[in-house]
Amino acid sequence: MFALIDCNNFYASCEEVFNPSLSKKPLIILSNNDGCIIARSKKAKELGIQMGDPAYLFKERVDRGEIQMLSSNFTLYADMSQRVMQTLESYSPQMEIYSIDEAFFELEDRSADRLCEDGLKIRQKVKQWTGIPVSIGIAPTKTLAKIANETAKKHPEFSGVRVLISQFEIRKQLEKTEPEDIWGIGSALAQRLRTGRIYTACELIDREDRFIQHLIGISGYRTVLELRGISCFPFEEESEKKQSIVCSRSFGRKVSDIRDLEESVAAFASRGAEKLRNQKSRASFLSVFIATSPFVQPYESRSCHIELPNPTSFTPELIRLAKKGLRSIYRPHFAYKKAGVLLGDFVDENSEQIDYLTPGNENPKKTKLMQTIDRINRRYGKNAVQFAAEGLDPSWRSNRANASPKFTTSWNELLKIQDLA
DNA sequence: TCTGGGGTCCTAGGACCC
DNA sequence: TCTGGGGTCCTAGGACCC
Repeated sequence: MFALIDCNNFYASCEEVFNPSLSKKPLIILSNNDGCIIARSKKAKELGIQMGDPAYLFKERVDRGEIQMLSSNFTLYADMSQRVMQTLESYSPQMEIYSIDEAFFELEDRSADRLCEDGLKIRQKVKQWTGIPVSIGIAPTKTLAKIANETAKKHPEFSGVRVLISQFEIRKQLEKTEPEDIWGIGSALAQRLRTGRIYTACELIDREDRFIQHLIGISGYRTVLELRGISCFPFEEESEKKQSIVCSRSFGRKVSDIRDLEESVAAFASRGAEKLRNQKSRASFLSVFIATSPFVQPYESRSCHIELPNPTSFTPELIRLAKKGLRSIYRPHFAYKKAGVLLGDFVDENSEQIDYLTPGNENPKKTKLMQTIDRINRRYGKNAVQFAAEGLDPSWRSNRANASPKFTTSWNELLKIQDLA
């Protein structure tokens, strides 16, 4: 049995924990650069506001006070996520953290009533300890647990916990489930299914194996097996290391000057190197990309790929290569809107294969330097120490006009119960 | 004027091998 | 006129997820 615990309207809920008055009106949370909507409270969803809608469409209604709008505050969301996960861990350390707001449990096969009872207890505890409402779906496979969870969220009569075990109930539910609402079926595959005259999950599981595989590939076929109750996506407890790391941002304004772009890719390389060291990896390649706005013609987007003779996580080296790569793809007179750095092909810090012909990078002094910088920044906050190449107060930085305080991670931004001033 | 960021897996086609 | 069969590895692009 799998249980999927999923936070309701997670980012919006995080904001409401610290500012309950936000729950009175629809609330939307914006992406980086205040570009588009990435989270909505229940009331905002009821207005029909879609994930990914551009923010400017709602500016008037925000000005009129009908809708509340916040920039994203990922520092807060990440911390709240940790609290939720820790609470869940107190039930069972065997847990798969699937995303910032979701986790799977593996459960023993017990009666539906007992499973439901346990679910309600977990839900109650998370709410009490963190203030975050969650929904729980329990079923024989992950894909079915996802569907159970969705229905728990949608229909209040389940009180936030739905157990989907009996063949009869599963089938009844699948008759009401559209292909797009199945985990792993997106708009493209759903369209393909429609060409095969499949309009519900139930019609999908009743089709021939060969036909399904031909239509939507091996991944789609696995999803169908899961819907039939055959588990194909195993429980994955240990969080594995990332295989690639991307750091990229849209700029707050259009950028044409190569010096600004250099600062930005230096900053992204630096952030990437930090993440790399965090998971004790070194990168064997780095790519850099820059792009103009995809909504304005002509669209210009270029990237380059640089192999590293010796895998490294040493920031100055990665900055140097990022800037070198940038210069090879930069073309003047374009209004760039976005840049990024991708690191990949990782090797473990401790099992490095050294190039016979090139002198190694990782002398102990460099390693020590990076460790020290990381320690200072962990203790005194992001960018307490940084590289000059990243620019001090850069003008290309993303917009973030309406962010809530870092209530839980910064002494200067603690929640004020009453303003004594 | 204004439209995010960070990932994973699969597949088809090209290059190559015997 | 007639030009094999079977395989691996790599990569770019597509599709998906949150």
